[in-house]
Amino acid sequence: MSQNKAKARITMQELADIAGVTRGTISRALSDSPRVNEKTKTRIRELAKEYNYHVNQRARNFRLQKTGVISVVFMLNIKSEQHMSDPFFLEMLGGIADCLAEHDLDLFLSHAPIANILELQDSRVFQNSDGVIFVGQGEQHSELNALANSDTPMVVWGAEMPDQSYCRVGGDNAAGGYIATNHLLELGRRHIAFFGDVNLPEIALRFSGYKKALKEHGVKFDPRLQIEVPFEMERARDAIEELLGSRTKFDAAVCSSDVMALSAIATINESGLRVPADIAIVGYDDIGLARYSSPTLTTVRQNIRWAGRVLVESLLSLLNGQTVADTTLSSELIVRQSSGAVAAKKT
Amino acid sequence: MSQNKAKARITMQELADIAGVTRGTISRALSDSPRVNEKTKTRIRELAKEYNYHVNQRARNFRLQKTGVISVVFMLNIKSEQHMSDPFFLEMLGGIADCLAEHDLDLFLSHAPIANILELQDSRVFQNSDGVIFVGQGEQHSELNALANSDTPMVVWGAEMPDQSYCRVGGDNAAGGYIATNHLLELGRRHIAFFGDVNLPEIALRFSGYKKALKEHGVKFDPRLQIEVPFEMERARDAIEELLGSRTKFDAAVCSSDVMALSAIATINESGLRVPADIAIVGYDDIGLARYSSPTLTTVRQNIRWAGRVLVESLLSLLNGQTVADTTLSSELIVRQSSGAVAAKKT
DNA sequence: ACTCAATGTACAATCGATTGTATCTGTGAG
DNA sequence: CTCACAGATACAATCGATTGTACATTGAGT
Repeated sequence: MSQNKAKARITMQELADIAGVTRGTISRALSDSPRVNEKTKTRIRELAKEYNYHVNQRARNFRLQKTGVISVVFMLNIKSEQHMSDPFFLEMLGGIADCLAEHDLDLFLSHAPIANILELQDSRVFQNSDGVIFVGQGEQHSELNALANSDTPMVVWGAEMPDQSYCRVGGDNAAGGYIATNHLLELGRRHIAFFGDVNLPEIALRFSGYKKALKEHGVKFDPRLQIEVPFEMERARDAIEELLGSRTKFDAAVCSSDVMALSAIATINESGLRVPADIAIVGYDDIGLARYSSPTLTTVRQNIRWAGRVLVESLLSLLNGQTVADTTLSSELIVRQSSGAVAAKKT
Repeated sequence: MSQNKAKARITMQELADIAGVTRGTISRALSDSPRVNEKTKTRIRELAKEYNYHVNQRARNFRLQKTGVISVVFMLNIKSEQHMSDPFFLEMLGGIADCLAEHDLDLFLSHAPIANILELQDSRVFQNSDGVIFVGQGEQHSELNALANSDTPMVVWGAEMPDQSYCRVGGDNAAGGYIATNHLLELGRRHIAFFGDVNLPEIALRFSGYKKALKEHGVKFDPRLQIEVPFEMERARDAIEELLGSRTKFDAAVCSSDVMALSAIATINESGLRVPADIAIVGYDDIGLARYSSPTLTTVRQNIRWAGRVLVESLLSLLNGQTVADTTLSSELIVRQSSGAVAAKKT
């Protein structure tokens, strides 16, 4: 490995002195401006390599008033105990990161003060990036609306809201809730629970789809079967155990996430009941694990990775000053073992 | 919501003009310097709020030559098809993010050009942050060594290497491989496969522990049982299916990750064999899902979240100019159903 | 009243790059 | 030989904050 002449970082001025030109020429040479002679460019590029010169990004960002960074904020719901390590978020993050990489943008992941996202305005989330992607709305729809009026472009993954002034990308939650429930009804289940926090906009829409399906099948909605199950596995388990221990009987459940569904399956198994024989389960999202769990998970697919791409592309359009319409991605039911529709292979 | 006087962002100079003082005083007042009168401070803070003034972070970072940001690079192994969405990475990320948040630092997640991490020197990973955390070494140990000599502090999660010049934090891989194998041997298994890519430093150490355990029990190592299983679920499945279809029989497997183990269980189940009756499985990491899968997963626990904290704390010490010793976290076997040691509750 | 501290503010250099404008150099035409 | 012109490079303002140093104000002590 060849030793670099200068180990310490040198400045553009120093390189200019070495090359016998001015900073301006160095800057233009390195950014391949047509105003610099081709020979000069090559010479400067070689000198830069030789002296181990790198453009100081901090100075550059400052000068250009931009960063090349996109912030991502996961609106983890505190009450629902949602974690960053939720596979849904992670897959979304993967889609976002991949797409950003293609556009040569970097990703800034914030430890958001979820309590009040307006505080983000002072933080690096807004100041250190060219745009912000919010994943989820939490219960801060109006705050998001307020932020949308700041000068940093943003897009939001979530549910369609009546008075929303930000650009939204999301799944078709009402349809998702409907097809999940409908599937269970068609399998003959009649006591179908709904697991999730209906205070969250997306879940509320799915819940409406759930009720619509029940109604169409002439099944009366039983409020005791709507349980505010947290997203976090351990806590979900507690909530489900409580339901299992109660006198309320059910033969199926529509869950708000696949993780919740997996937790439900484990809890139900431990209680001595069987999935799907005694209780059929439908998840939501179709995370990677859904098809590898035992039993495999029937679920409402959201193409999460693609959603990440759509979020990024929408944001980039906004950055270019274009107006961007909302996007609703279609929902699709993936039928696997946990809902009892497919015979288990082993038996 | 009160309307702010100025919607557009104002500069410190402008606020200074409004307040009738100079930039310097504003700067000191907002950073709570003792050199500014308490009354002046309050007055300035109120004016700042009134006129919606926020310190320009870009300018600040530029001036202070620092960022308040830590970069995290996941050394996803391409050959092994490891993804960012691997729960191991995600839990690690969670630990890191939490700990950084406590220190009021932000997190920069890079789409690393894994091909050659030396290129990172030019990128925002090194230039836009005060320090870098590498998770994993891939096969670029020597490049990491080279990077360690740059002026940006860094720490690495991974295996202990002979000539390593960077600060390392990692699990006790040799011990982990040993206890996993030992456990299976004590359960009477004799044809124990090892799933993983031994070109990766950490896996190589576990493999050595595996062989040590075999030796101690007088079991001869069968090279056909060491399979280079990728980390990615789908690909892992292919590799395991191939083994199952071959003439090589085995009654247990030590896996390089829990995801790999879950994939193995699913694949084995589908082939008509049973876990753990026919083939016992031990995972690695103890990710959250390990205890919720069916069957629950016996695994070698690495306290991943804590590891994230240790990485951060080590890096912060380096940032303070201290010298930091390597850390090796202990490994512990968590015995659950998949290895056959615990009777399944349902039977 | 006068000096001396102590306290509070103003001044101005500085960080490292980008970019519009001015200047220089060299060539070909008249 | 001069002039026009184009191409290449130099000059210098600029982005927005931080901070060492110099100056001004105030009050206490004598």
